Amino acid sequence: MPTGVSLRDADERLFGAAERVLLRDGPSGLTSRAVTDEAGVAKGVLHRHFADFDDFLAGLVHDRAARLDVPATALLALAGTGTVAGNLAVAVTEALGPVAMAMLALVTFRDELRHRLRETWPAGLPLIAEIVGMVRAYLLAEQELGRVAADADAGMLSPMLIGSVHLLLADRTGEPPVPDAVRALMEGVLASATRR
Amino acid sequence: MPTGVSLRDADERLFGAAERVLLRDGPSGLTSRAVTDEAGVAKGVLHRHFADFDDFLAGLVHDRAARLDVPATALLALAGTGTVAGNLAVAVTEALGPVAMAMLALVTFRDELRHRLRETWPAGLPLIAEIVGMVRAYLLAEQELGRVAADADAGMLSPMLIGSVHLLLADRTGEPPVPDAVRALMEGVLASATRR
Amino acid sequence: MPTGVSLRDADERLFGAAERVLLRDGPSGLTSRAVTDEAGVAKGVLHRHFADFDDFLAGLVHDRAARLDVPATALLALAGTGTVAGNLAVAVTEALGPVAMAMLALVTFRDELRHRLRETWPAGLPLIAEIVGMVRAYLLAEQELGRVAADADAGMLSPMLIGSVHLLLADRTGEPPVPDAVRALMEGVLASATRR
Amino acid sequence: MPTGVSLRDADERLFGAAERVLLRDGPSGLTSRAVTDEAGVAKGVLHRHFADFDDFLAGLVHDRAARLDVPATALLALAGTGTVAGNLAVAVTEALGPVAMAMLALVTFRDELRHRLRETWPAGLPLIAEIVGMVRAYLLAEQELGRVAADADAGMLSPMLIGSVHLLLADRTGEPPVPDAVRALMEGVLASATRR
DNA sequence: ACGTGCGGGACACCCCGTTAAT
DNA sequence: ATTAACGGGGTGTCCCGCACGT
Repeated sequence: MPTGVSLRDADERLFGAAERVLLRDGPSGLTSRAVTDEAGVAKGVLHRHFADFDDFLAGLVHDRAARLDVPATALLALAGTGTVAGNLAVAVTEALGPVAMAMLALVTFRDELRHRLRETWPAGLPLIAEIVGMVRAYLLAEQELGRVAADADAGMLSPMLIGSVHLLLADRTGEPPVPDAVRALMEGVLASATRR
Repeated sequence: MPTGVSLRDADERLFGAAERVLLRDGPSGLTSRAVTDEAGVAKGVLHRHFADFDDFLAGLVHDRAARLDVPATALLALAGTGTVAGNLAVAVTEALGPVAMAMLALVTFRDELRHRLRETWPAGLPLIAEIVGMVRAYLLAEQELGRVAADADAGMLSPMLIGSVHLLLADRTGEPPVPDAVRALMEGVLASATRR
Repeated sequence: MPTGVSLRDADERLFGAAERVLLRDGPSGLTSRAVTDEAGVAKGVLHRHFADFDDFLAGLVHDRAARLDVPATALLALAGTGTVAGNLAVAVTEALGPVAMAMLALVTFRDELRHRLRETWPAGLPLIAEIVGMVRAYLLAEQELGRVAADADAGMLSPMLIGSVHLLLADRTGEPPVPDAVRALMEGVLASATRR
Repeated sequence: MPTGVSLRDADERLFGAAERVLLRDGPSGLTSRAVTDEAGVAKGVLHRHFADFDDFLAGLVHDRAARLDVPATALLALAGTGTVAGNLAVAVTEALGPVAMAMLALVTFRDELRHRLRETWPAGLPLIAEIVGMVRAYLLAEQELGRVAADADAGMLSPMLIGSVHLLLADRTGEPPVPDAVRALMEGVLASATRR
């Protein structure tokens, strides 16, 4: 059965498997065995590509964070179209999907993982920092377009916005998420910011 | 040596021990063994007073949440004194202390615990809901006193405020918390809400 | 299923199980799991009573060696009865049974075990030293009775005798041992020693 | 690529590497990986030349045994020179060097290996049989020269002698071997055999 | 009712012998 | 011939829950 072929995309496969496990079993179900089993890969593969399990998790978070630039640029491209609240609601809901939420739970639960990420992370909570940045960039763009009040403080609005949505999503019970609630929240935040 | 003497305050002792463990070892260190060891109590004691470990954790969260009414009334009593942002900063920083943050990490990590709390909790995230309510009540009181803009939406401001602080505190690395940052955040939120 | 009762004879049960495993699967089959499974005992029991597996093995060898005093005194009691070669053949064959041989293989194979035993063992190979001592004591007793040549050097004959038998038994292939071969060897050795 | 590297050369390299590993790490350190790493060749090379690892080990023992004919003829050539005990001490000490002892530990520990060698080996323990034969031939030669008692039983003395030395060497703790002890043992055995 | 130790399972990490693809 | 994966196993550790004996 051994396939001597190098799994060039071993990282990708393992990351993908880990996300599926997170979706299916939640953060507490994400064990090294669950990952390799889900990936259909030998146990040793994970330890060949990563120093230990926490190292793998750190890589997973990094990978996920890096991939956030795609929705970030997509959101930026939407500046001027649709509605600000709507654009934000869709983008943030997607960025803070179940997988990302599970990863955040993982990071806040596993001290060792958090400390390891601390060493290589610029600042802020791993995934949250990226999403906050994404929102800030978008808000600034809309501000230039005049769709957000000129005196709104994007640097303050962004974490508030993400913090609110994060709490909203953390309250999920497995039921389908409610983008409408997110949109309403966005509108409320923006209303207070765009109020004359 | 078995004493046979009933630990009438077993719950209290276990809860206190659990909080000390959370402070010392973080959420991932909170195991049933750690709790009983810290409490200086036999392992079986926990199992005699609670159906299982998740049941104990649920009780712990409930206990902690119930005790939040003390700072809630204290905060309410401060209405009209000091500054709104200052009062909020102190109260929220204390309410979202390391122990509460660790409990939140626990709840978001342990699916079983979250589902169990779901059944007995009115609504929202266990501890967060109480804190949000506390803030809302205070904001309404200040609104009546005219120290918060009459058109501010306390129902929307409160979760935003707590969401922001939660993210800020979740980013901690063990260093002493920064109440100043919380106060600044409060001021920012309130400023946007009190703007004409 | 858990029986909270302390296994007072945990050591004995584990040692007995280890010997059965050695008989059935040979030295290479003696793993910690095999021992606990064979003993019908939880895995943790072994590690509760011994620091690690090598520590358990050292205890096993010690226990086995300590029990050799029974056949030693029994052999000594036979002095003057039967034939010298016959008495020796029976005693040595029994002392160097399959279990003892497997333990010797274990000791010579596992460097860590050998070094650990080295620290607590008076001198010589763990089990061999005891058996050699047993033979020497018996030969001296027979010498006093005049059934062994007065000028025979028991201190030299004993290791020679055990060395020969050890090699003979090490050559086993699983077939029933041949006490006759041992007896013949004994007679040869004694003949050379009792020759005038 | 036609490298011209002969198959037998690979065997030699692997065998040499295995012996170095045995010297350095003992019998328990002799794994297929350790061999190929030490030889500086790929893992697959071993399995290209041998059916499996036990097959390689069998080949190793065979190779080592076959090379024993050199010291055997050398010892035989010493008949009549020096002292009998001295000649034997040197030859046996060398033949039962650390590598040979480690191989014997390997054979007695690995049941599968022992059974495999059983099928292709004339009789007796793989290396021991050769060494015993070497001693016997030498003793017979000395007997013809009159330096060993005519009524000495070389067929019985040889295994006794090797058995004794084997035990003596098995007791090693890594310290430099003691040829003097071997020589004393030889003298003792021969004395008992040449006694009138 | 408490103190203690076991049951049983899981986990991380590691190593081994082996084989398929490059 | 080289490489890396593979499946299996082993060890030590933990954890939760439980049933004894005190």
